[in-house]
Amino acid sequence: MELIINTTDSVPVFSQLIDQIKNAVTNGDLSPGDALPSVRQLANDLNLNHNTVAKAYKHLIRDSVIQAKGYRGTFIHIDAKLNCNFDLNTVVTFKLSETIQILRQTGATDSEIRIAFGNIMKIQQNSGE
Amino acid sequence: MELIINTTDSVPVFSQLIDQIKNAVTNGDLSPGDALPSVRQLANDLNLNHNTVAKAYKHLIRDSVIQAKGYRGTFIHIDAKLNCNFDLNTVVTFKLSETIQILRQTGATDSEIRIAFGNIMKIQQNSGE
DNA sequence: CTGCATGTACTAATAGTACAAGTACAATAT
DNA sequence: ATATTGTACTTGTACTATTAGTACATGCAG
Repeated sequence: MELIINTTDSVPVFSQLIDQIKNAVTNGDLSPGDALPSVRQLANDLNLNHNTVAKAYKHLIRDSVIQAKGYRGTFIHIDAKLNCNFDLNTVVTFKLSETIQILRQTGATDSEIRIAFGNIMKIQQNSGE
Repeated sequence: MELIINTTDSVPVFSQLIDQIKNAVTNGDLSPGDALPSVRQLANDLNLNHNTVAKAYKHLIRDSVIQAKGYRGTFIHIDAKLNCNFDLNTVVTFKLSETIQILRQTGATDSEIRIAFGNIMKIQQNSGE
């Protein structure tokens, strides 16, 4: 498995990790049960902070793409391929694009949309993260 | 026309101006052709910076609610009432809330939603702003 | 028990962004 | 000339997200 990280990209590093690991799973480069490098190992290999890797892992765990087994390490989830199938990121982008386009057509300015979005995300916060 | 600005509110001042001017148009307090105070005049009356007022005017011009006639001043647009759907803000908030709720239900984290939103707004930018 | 590796939680530094303010400018009427 | 219109450019501040540094709980190996 080859991970390529571009720290100058506007896409956050932890997101790049998520995307590439998901890709590796769908491509078959990573199979259920396979062990992943530890957060520190991978961080060391890629010259990143281990918390950045941990953040990516955390998200993948939430999506049931990988599974943390405490001191034993982290492994590809049994249903990884299934849970990777629909790329959440793509869905989110698509759905949001759709809505934003409609809002613009009704005459809303970007500023208005941004403000409304910010308020919504601030007021009704999701637990966890 | 009575404008009330609350600088401690989380809603930006220029947005409050936009909302209230649109409100005045839909209520009939301001009619097409009516002259608006100059950016400096209004800023002085409300103890604001003239650029803050200018920003609000800029948005309203973009929405064809008002019309800048250069040195002659700024006036209510002929189709102001039509272009000034006061419910716009409510619609925007409602539509966005709806979409965000769906995305959360599919398992997307706030972080993912924020990133996707930011990218969309950055990439497919509206003119002006 | 000691030492080491695992994931995780908490805090600090940095970068990016939005709002607002200060200044300066082009255009035009008086 | 002077004043007034809207506008452009730059700066300071506050807020947020990302990333990094440190410390901790758990459990294996010797």
